[in-house]
Parts: sequence; structure tokens; C-alpha cells
Amino acid sequence: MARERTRDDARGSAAPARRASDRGKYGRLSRERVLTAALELVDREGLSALSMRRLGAELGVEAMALYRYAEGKDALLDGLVEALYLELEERLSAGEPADDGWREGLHRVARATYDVCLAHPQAVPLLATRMLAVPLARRPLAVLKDHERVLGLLRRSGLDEAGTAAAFRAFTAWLLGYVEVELRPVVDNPDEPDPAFRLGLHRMPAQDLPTLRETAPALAEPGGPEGLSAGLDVLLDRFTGPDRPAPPRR
Amino acid sequence: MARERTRDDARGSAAPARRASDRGKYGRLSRERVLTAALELVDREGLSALSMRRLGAELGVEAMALYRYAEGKDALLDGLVEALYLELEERLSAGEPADDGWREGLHRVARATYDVCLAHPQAVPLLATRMLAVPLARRPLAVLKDHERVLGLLRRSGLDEAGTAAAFRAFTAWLLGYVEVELRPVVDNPDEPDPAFRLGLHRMPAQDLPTLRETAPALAEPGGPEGLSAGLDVLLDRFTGPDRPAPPRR
DNA sequence: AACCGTAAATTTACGGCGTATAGATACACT
DNA sequence: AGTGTATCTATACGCCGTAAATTTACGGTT
Repeated sequence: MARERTRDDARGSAAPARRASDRGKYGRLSRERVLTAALELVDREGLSALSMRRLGAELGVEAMALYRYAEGKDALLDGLVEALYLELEERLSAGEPADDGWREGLHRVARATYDVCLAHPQAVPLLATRMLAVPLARRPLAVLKDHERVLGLLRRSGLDEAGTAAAFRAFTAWLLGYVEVELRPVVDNPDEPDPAFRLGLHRMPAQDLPTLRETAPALAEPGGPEGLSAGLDVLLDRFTGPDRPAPPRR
Repeated sequence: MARERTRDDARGSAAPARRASDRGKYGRLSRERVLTAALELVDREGLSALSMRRLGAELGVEAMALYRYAEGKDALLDGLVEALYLELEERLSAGEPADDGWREGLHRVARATYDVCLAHPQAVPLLATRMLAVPLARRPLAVLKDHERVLGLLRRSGLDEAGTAAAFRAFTAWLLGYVEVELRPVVDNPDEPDPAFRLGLHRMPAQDLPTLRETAPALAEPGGPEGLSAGLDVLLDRFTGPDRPAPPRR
């Protein structure tokens, strides 16, 4: 009994040869081609559309062929994170300003990361999930290089190891959190003309949530890069200032 | 031909009755019981262990029975988020200090959120993924109530709607980012006595990543609640101060 | 040009997943 | 005791990740 075929039968069974050469547009597979296609697919249809079979089809290849370039699905997702950081590195080295101060450097990194994330919103959840799943030393090399860059900039501010670590955590937390909050959808029904309905305010109990309802329109406005750098500045002041350990509250 | 059974056959086929009464420990299902069991399962075995079938088994029930209490898997995950925020609400109302200032209130909320997240580290990725998938108005009620509380506290600082929204984003970004960074694993092999191997430093190219390697031990130390509230303080200063719009950088 | 060894991709199969649909069962109320 | 409704089970379908075995393609040697 014949199993259902897709690629071959569709072309007719009389065609004799050249079975594998109509694969992807450019000959053989490669890790880069796999990751690029994966990121494109995620950008286009979201994370849930990314499966080994689907990605294989996208590349004109069976699912198992991908296992030569990523050990499994999880490794593929880590590869996507890597791809994001490679894109970040690209943007950062493009038009690199000879050498400004450490503070400007950190703002540049933050802004570039922000831009990359907004360019691939569907992939951003990976930054949360995979980074929580993979210990520091096992993160993709591009990620570690980014860490190295940020840590180097922070050290140039005169911090010791402990202070650098604390400032690094603050930098990373703010950047990551800001991007995630920026990408949270607040509009419920974009096609609705009435602003209140567009926000879906009718779903919120009016008596329990008065402030939320009145603030919702303002929450629909994005924070933008200005908000990012404003918060970053005060955090850097705080975590690279002279009074290193936090004065205990209360 | 007999299909493979699990529950019934295990008890022997002679047992006459009471088939459904040995379900969960306490009679029938309920949304709360479902969500509690789901959260327990996630805490115990991680998010990837949570499936409809598995959760059903945990409750002594078939998978489809769960669909009466959650519309589907996604709704179940949203329910988990809800459960986290319900636990937050519990902690916040326990021993509520009559009425301190808005700033103390925000610190209390931040600290309680931090505690809840550290108590359920395996569930934290949901805060990133589900919040990016669900528009504001469709978030679980407990989440919206939390928003309401924070927004109310911020308004009490004298901000207008736009300022409140900006400060809310900053608060949320910092809190969420801080928790996620705090939960990122940096130790690679906990059983290793040698600190360098424990961190997995041997996996990092020494020449490309000198600063990372020297900072790694310090990165292994958690930031703790002190770091959270230190950053929160300066952010609140910045986003509720008199100079409302961020002075443009450069 | 024929051959061969290795690399690359396919085939097949297995168990688990989410869930639509339909049927069985339990329970509250008269 | 009987009945209507709420609750749970049974079954099936298509998709998923991936282990193992197999086939195909290709570069280097003769």
C-alpha cells in the first residue's frame, strides 16, 4: 500500500532523475541556510509554525536531514537565538564609531539589541525560554561574545568583578524586560474604529479596574528607544556609581 | 482485541463498581483543582512535562475531561499565569500594612512578585511567552487586578496618564527582566568540586572571552531582592520625577 | 571513465501530542 | 424511581520529534 507522497508524486512518476537537485534554491544544505530559513519561517508565521518537518519542507528536504545541522529541536531553537545575536553583531560592527566611552558603547549595544528584537518579534520569547534552559557556558558563541562586549564596557567604568557582575545583571534585565514589555500586545482588535473597543475595554470589569481602563490608551503607545535609554542611564548611574553596595531599604 | 487500559485493569477486572470515585483525592474536578495540579506538575517536572494527557493522568481523569475547565492547551497555560498572580495576590493581602506610601507599595509588589517567581521558577517562562501572545484586555483577571494595583500606586505619585503608562512599563520591564536574569542558570555542572569546571569555563575560548571568564564566578552569585529594589528605586525616581519626558540623548 | 568510500539525505516506524466528535455515566431534582 | 443536564470517557485523526536503517550524491583515485 502506497504511503502518501508529496514532492515526488506531484511531479509525475515518469520523470527519471535529478531528484535532489531541486532542493533549496542554492544546492546543498548548510547550518546557515537552515537557521536563516528557520528565522524567516518564525518571522513569517510565528514560533508555533516551526517544526522539523515544516522547516524541512521549506528547504525542500525531509525533516531528518536537518539533524546534521542541529542536534534536535532544542538545539535548533538555540541556533535561532544564535542567529539573532549574529545579526546584532552585524549591526554593531556596521559603522562602528572608532571608540567612544563605555557609557555610549552600552547605549549602542542596548539600542542595537532593541532594534534586532523589534525586527524579529516572534522570536523574542526564545530569549526568555532558551536562556532559562541553557547554562551560561553552553550558550551559543555569539551570545557569549555579546556578554564579553558588555562586560568589557562595564569594566572600563572602573568596576571590580562583583560590581561588574551586578551591573551586567541590571543591564541585561532592563534591556530584556524593556523589549518584552514593548512587544506585549495591548490592542485587542486593530480593525475596530472606536478606540475603546479597539483596546477591548468592554472586557474589563469597570468597577474593579478603573485606573487600568483610563490608562489603557496611554499604554497602547510604545515606550520607544527613548524610554530604553532613559532607564538605562539611571541604572548605570546607580550600578556603576561610587556607592557600590545597595543601601539596604528600611 | 482489547485496547491497553491503565487504571481499570490495574485494579483487577473483578472489582465491580466505584469506577469514577477513585479519581483525584477529592471527588470531582474543578478549575482550581486542575490549575493547582498543573502548577504542581510544572514545578515538579518542568513545563515540557505538562500535557493534557499527563495532567489528566495526574488527576485520575482522561485528557478530554480537562477541556471543560480550560478551552485548550493555550488557555491552560494562561490559567497557570493566572494561578501565579492569584498566589501573588494572596501574599500581598496577607499582613497588609494599613497604608504606606505609593513607593513602599510598589516595592512590596515587586518583592512579592519576585518571591512568587522564585517559588515557581519553571513557570516563569510563561510570563514572557503568554503575555506576548495575549492582548491586554484578554489577560486573566488576576493579572489585570495586579496591573490595576500598580497603576493606582503610580497615579498616587502625581503622574498623569501618559506618565503613569511610561512608569508602569518601566516597573514591569525591570521586574520581569530582573526575575528572568536571576533565574538564568550560570552553573553548568553543580556536582563538580573545582569552581572553574563547575562553571564550565573550559567550554569558553579563553582568548575571545577573557572578561567573561574572569567575571563568571561573580555572575554565579544571585542579585537577590536588594538588587531588585535598588534598581527599582532609581527607575521610580526617573519615571516619576518632575522632568517627565526623557531628555533626548546626544 | 569507472570505482569507491564517505558524507548527505531519505525512508520507515514508534510513541506521544492536541483536540474534534460522539457516546457513556453520574448526579440533582422532582 | 425517573429524567434532564452536567461531567467524563472512548475513539479517531493528523501532526509532532526522533531513532535506525537505507539509499543517494560526490570528491578523489586509478
